[in-house]
Amino acid sequence: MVLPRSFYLQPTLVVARRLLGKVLVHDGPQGRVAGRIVETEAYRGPADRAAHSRGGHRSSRNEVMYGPPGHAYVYFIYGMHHCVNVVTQPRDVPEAVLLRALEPVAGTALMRARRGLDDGPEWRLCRGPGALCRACGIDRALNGADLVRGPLRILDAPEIPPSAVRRTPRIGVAYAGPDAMRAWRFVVAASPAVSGPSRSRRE
DNA sequence: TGAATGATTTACT
DNA sequence: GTAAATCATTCAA
Repeated sequence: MVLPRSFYLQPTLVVARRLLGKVLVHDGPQGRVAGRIVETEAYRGPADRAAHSRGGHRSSRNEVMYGPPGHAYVYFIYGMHHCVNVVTQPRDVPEAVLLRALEPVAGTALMRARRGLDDGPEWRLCRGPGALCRACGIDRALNGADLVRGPLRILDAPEIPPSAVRRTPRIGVAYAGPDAMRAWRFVVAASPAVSGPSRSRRE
């Protein structure tokens, strides 16, 4: 079952937490790929100095964040990568959740072809926001796509138990200062697919 | 008009 | 550990 639009009207931190375990599906021209979400980050509107909507800034790039909930915000970064977000909150409230990692569950052959990884473990295919988009064939053509009706959807799945979830500061936003370093990143602790420093180094 | 930089990944020392 | 790849967006002038 596809997650209903009301799911995306919950507080953004709640959406980020509850997206763990859900399944992202993309039906593209080359076939279907799907993965279980194991890492997310919340980005919270004008007051969040790490968000593209900081200061209430509005542009052609982040316009989708100001639109209705349950749509995809896809942007291009570092001259070579795409990142995909889920827009939360009603129209004109620019908040979103960045999808950072998936565990592949379908279409792994297509993911390998797109990533150019003929061998190696599956959990590497969608590890990190740029890698995830590459493997799933997500680019700016999907910016603004409706996650409830379109070719890119998120399916419901059982909740991850609290004991399996970790909260950490977000990755790559130190430039935005201490306020941006609150624990707005959510990960399934046991998953090998989560990005960032290895568990052995973290613990 | 021009310069700086980023919600990254990968390879290399 | 550091660096290169590579460009849309942003900000200063």
